[in-house]
Amino acid sequence: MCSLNWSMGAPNSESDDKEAVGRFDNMVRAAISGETQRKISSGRVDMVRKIDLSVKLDEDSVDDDEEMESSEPEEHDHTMSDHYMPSVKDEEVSSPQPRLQLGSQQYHHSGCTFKCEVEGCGSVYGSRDELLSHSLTHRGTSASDRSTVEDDTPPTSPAGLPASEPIQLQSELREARLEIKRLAEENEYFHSMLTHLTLECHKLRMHIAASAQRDTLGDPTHSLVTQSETAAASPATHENLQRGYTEKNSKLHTASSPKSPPREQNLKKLGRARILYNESQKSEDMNVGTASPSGSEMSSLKSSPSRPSHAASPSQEADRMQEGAEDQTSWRLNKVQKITHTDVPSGVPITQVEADPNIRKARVSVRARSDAPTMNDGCQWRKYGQKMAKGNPCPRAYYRCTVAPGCPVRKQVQRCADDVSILITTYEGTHNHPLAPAAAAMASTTSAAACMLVSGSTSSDMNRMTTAPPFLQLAGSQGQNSTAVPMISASAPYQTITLDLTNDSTAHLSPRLNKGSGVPLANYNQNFQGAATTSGVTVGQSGGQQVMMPPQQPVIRASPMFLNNVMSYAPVVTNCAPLSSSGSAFSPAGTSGDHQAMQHQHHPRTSRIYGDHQPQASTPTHANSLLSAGVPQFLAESVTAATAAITSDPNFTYALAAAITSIISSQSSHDVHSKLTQIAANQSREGNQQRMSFPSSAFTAVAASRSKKPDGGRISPSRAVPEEATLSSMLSSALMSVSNKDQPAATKCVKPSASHGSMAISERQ
DNA sequence: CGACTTTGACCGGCGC
DNA sequence: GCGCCGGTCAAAGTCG
Repeated sequence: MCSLNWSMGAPNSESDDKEAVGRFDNMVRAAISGETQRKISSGRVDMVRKIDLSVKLDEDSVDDDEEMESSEPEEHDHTMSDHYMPSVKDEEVSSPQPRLQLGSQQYHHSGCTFKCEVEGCGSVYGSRDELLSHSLTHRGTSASDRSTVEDDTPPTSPAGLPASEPIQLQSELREARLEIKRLAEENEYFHSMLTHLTLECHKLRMHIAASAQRDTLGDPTHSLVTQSETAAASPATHENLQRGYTEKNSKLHTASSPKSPPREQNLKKLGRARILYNESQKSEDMNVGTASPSGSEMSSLKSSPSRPSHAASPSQEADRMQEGAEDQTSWRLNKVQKITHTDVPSGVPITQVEADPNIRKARVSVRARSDAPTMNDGCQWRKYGQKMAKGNPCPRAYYRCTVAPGCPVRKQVQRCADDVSILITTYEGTHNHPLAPAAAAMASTTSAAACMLVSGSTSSDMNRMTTAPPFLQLAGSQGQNSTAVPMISASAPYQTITLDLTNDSTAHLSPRLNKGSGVPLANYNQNFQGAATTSGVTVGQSGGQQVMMPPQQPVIRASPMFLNNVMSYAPVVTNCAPLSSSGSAFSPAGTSGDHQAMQHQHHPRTSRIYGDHQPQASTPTHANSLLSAGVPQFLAESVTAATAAITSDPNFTYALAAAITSIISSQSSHDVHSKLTQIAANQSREGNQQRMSFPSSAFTAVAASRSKKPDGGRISPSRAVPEEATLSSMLSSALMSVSNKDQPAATKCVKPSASHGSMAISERQ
C-alpha cells in the first residue's frame, strides 16, 4: 500500500506533509492500476474496498504501509464473510469527528461536508470533487510542500502546479468513480449469485433429505440417481453462474472504463480460484474416497454452522487459500473440513452425510476387557489429549489416527467406571486411507455397528429396533447398561452405538482378554443373561430410558465379525448408501471407492475368514495345506455358516448374505490363493509375534507386522503392548465360533445386488 | 534428533 | 452472563 492512505487525525510530522503531497498525485492512479492489480487476488469485492478506501480513518497514522497491511486481514475477513462493501459514507459516519488530510491541508469532516482548516480559508465543501479542487488550489499556493516527490510522479516546476494537472486528476477521478460504480455492480452481482447459490443449496438439501427418506423406504435406485443428480446439478449450476458472470462482466467491461487488464485478470483469477478451490476439494474428497463434485462442496461448506454466509462463493474460498491467509477464517475452514472428514462415511457423497445430522454425530463404542492402555485395532494412534471425564475416576484419553496424515478418525479410550478392566474405546470418523487387514477388522465392525446406529436413528419409532440385529439394543446412554451387548445411545449428543465384547461368548473365545482382569465375567453378563434368557425382545428400563434387549443368541454375538467382512464391502459391492452412510463407517474399501483399494482390503479379509475358521491355519504349514485343500469351497462354507448365523434376524439376513455372497463371487480362487500365500509368508516372517494362545490368525500376524513403524520408530502402547487383546483376534474367534455352530443355512442364495443392502436397511426400519 | 506423550491452557457448546 | 464440561491445542518433557 503506498499512497492510498489519507491520514486523518492530529497534524502529522513534516515528513508526512511532504510525502502526502506526492502521494496525493499518485493516489487515484495507484488506486486504479497498481492497487487494483495488487488486490485482485483477494477478490473483486476487495478491489472495491481498496478504491473506496480513498478516505481511510486512522487513529495514529504512524506508518501508512503498516497500517494498511495490518488492516487487511480484518477487512478481508469482513468482506469475505458477509459481502459487506463499505462506502466512504459508512466510514465517515462511523467516525465521530474525523479529520481529512489532503497534502498539507486538513479538512474537518462534519456529516457529509468537509471544512478546510487552513488558516484564513474555512471553506466548506459538500463533495469530494469540490474538496479535491480546493485541495489542489491550496497546493498551488504551497508549492514548497511538494519539494519531495515520490514514486513515479513527474517533477513539477517550482513555479507551481501545471495547469493540466487538475483536469487530469479530475478525469482520473472520474474514471475511478466509474470503476467504483462498475465494481459495485459486480459486487451486486456477486450478491445475487450468493443468494442464488444459497437457494440452490437449500434445494439440494431438500433433495437429499427426500432421497434419504426414499432410501430408507427401499428405493435405492432412485436415491442413487438423485444423489448423482444433486451432485451433478451443482457444478452445472456453478458453471452457469460462472458463465453468467462472465457475460455480465463483459457487458460491464464494455460499458465502463477502458482499464481492461484488471477485468481480464479478475476473470482469470476468478476462474483459477475456482479451479483451485475445486482441486483442493477434490483432493480432500479423494481422501475420503468420494470425488465429490462442487455441489457437495458447496453444501459441505454451507452446512458449517460457523460459516453461514460465505460458503456460496467458491472463488472467495479459493482466494483465501491462494493467499494463504491462515487467519481465523481459514481455521474455520479447516474446522469445516475436519467435520467433513470426520463425518463423511465411506463412499457417500458429502452432501448426503452433511444433510443428516444423525449421521454426522455417529460414534461407535467398543467395550472389551483389556489390561492394555488401548486395544490394538490395527491402526496407529497418536495420543493428543487426556481428560478427566465427569463421573469416571479413570481419565479419558484421546487418540488420533496417524496411519495417514490428516486422517480424521479419532478414538477415545476410557476405562469403565464400574469395572476398570473394561476398556471402552469410542471411534469417531472415517479413515481416509486403506487399512491394514487387522485395522479393517475393527473398522468394518464398527462400521456395521454404525450402520445400525444410523439406521436406527433415522427411525422415529424406537421399537422398530426390535428388528435390528439381535446383538443390538437400545439403551439410554452408553455405559448405563454395561453388561448389554451392543446398544445404541440415542439420547447422547453423539449418537453412539456400543459393541459390548465383554460377555462370556466373547470371553471364552478370548481368554487373554480376561487374563488379568480378575473380574468374573459372570458379573458382567449377569444382567444381560438374565434379561436375555427370555425369548423375544426384552424391554427393560435403564436409567429411565427404554432398553430393548434382543433374544439371546450366542451365535449372533459373533455377528460383528460377519459385519466386519460384510459391511465394509456392502458400500462398494452394492453401493448402498444407507449402509455406507453410517456416521462412523470405518470401511476402508468403501471409503476409498477405489477398486484397487477394495481389492487390497478384500482379499486379506477373505483370507481372514478362511484362516480364522481353521485355527490350525495359524502356521504357514497349515495355511499351505489348507490352500491346497480348496479355498473357495471352504470360503463358501464359511459364508454358509455366517449366513446361518445371521438368519435369526430376518431383516439383516438379506443385506449380510448378499454382501457375503458378493464377496465370494467377486473374487477368484486365484486371488484367494495368492493372498493366502502372502499372509502365510507374513506369518512366517512374524512368527515370533504370533499369538499361539489365539486360534487365529492370519490377520493377527499381519496386524502385528503392521504395528511396527517402517522407520523403526517407537511403537505406541496402542499397538505395542504384547499382552493386549486384539480386537481382530476377538472377532476372528467369534467368527470361528459361529462357523463351528454349523447351523443350517436358511438363506443361502441371495443375489448380490445393490438393492439388497438397502432393502435390508429399509426392512429394518 | 525425531516421534511421541504429558499436561495445562484454551475454546465452544450448553445448561442454569 | 456465568460456570461447567468435553474436546483440542501446543509447549514441554520423555524416550529410543
